[in-house]
Amino acid sequence: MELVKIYECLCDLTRLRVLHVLARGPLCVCHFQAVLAEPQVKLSKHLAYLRARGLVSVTRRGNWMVYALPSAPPPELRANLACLQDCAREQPVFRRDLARLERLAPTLAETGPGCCGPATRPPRRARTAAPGRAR
Amino acid sequence: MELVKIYECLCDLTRLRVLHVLARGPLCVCHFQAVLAEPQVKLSKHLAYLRARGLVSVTRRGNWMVYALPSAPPPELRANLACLQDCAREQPVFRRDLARLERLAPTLAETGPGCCGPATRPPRRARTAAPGRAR
DNA sequence: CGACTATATTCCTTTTGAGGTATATGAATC
DNA sequence: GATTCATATACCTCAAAAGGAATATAGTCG
Repeated sequence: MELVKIYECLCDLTRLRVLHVLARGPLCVCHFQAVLAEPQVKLSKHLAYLRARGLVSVTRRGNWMVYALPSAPPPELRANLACLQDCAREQPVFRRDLARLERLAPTLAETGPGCCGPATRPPRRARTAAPGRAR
Repeated sequence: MELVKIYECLCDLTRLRVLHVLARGPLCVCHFQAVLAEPQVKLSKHLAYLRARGLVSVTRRGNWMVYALPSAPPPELRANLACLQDCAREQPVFRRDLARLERLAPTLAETGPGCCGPATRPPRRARTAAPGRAR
């Protein structure tokens, strides 16, 4: 893996945060939304970016896409991810993410990384008029 | 120092090579030209970039600008520079740079990092004697 | 002072990426 | 088969940055 490609992935804060929490275990996009408090599009795009460069892997699980760090990362990646963990330890942004991840932990343990438990799902009110219909 | 800023500096190969050789000791721009085999403008601009972000420091020495790693880098920077050294060990580009640096070593030892010894200088026809003395 | 040297800066073009809005896709469920 | 949910993609705009050519600047030497 090219060293520069790795650093290109690391030079965006959102991606750093993604990789940082992924070290704790696989996550799906809706969990990323909860943990990082960022909009879905933004996360999807950054995850696609990381995926295209081989920094994360994906597996579909029903409706959910579960992202994870590669099972056997090349040494340069391993080294840099370790370094990131080390550097992030002190910084508030990353600590906040971890805190929100912890708060999610029970749900995660219960349902696995591939889905959002019913608790996290919106109320689902009876509906008729749906705005933003496609085509 | 902001983590992302560091990675932004690392995500260009030329800058990586600059930082990598700087770990061996301070260098002036003309030595960078010799070691990295890149045009002056390119190096000057990347050095300015690194300087603006505090990854390198400069001191003028006569006509020469001597660049060096900061004397007391913050922990995040220290960690990442170490990581870079580690990762670069295997890669041909970086090894080549080091080889050219070694070849420059005698000159460096003789004249200090602040000037290009007579050996590296163009022939300088007919002129009066011994040019390029730094102070 | 004037020539020269080492390095910096400006201007230009091209590429890349970030973020947002709107829309598409694929699986599940009724 | 139509809805709904989770996620992805397309399109757009804006900013940054890379590389090259030309030129500027700041020292030094004679």
